[in-house]
Amino acid sequence: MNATCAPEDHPEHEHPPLDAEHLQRAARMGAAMGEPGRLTLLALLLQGRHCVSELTTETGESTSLVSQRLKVLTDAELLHRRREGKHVYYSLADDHVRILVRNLLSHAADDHQ
Amino acid sequence: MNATCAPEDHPEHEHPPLDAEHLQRAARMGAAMGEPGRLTLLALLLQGRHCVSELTTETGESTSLVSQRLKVLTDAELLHRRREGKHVYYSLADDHVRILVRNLLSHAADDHQ
DNA sequence: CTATCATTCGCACGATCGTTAAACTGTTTA
DNA sequence: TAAACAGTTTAACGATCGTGCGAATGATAG
Repeated sequence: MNATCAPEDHPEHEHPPLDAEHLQRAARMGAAMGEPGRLTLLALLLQGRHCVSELTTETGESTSLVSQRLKVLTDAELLHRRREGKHVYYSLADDHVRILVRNLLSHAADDHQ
Repeated sequence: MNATCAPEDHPEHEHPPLDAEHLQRAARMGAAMGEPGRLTLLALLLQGRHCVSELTTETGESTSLVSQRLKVLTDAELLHRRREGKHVYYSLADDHVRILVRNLLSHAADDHQ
């Protein structure tokens, strides 16, 4: 009758965050990273800040599209934005994000057997 | 006239993977993590393997929905699937994924200054 | 065959992507 | 200062994709 599957697998490991708000934020970050176009921008920004026009020429995409993608990434709190004269420079928000992006890309590069 | 923005920002840092295939795979992983429902499952699996019915009762969602989400996560190579009698047990694919999920959740928990 | 656990299918709804064009912001020139 | 311009952002639209629900289908044990 009782259908519990693995009774010994129920420690109260209160890891970090199972509350809705943090989950929402984490999901937003994941979703932002979850598109090749945006991930390409993140990969480029891994090697330092870039302005929109730079990213435009490096990716071959239209300025509008690049800007839109940067907005999604910024709203997800992955990027930092700074205006400097005519240009707007974007860079990864912090080291935590750097690690996150690096891990995602490097894991995908593995053949993970 | 010439509108190059930051001429000194062009080192050939060939980090890891900017080729389309890896990018695609990384993006798929990101997208899979990019939804609260699926991220909840990943968080639960962070503390050990679970079968579908366990996850169903723990999340309060329908079996169908949980199974669908698990499929997305498995297709993204984030989960490992193992049948054991009537039950199907899911667990995080490897330590790399564990780190990835942990980082994503913990970064979202930070107030990121 | 029946009961249980899990996956898949078809459909409706909403979200997201990329294009085009218009609007906006700050810089330069006169 | 105003006008012209380069760089960036936003709005609107069609097309595509993803989500979640319920019903039908698979798989496994007794």
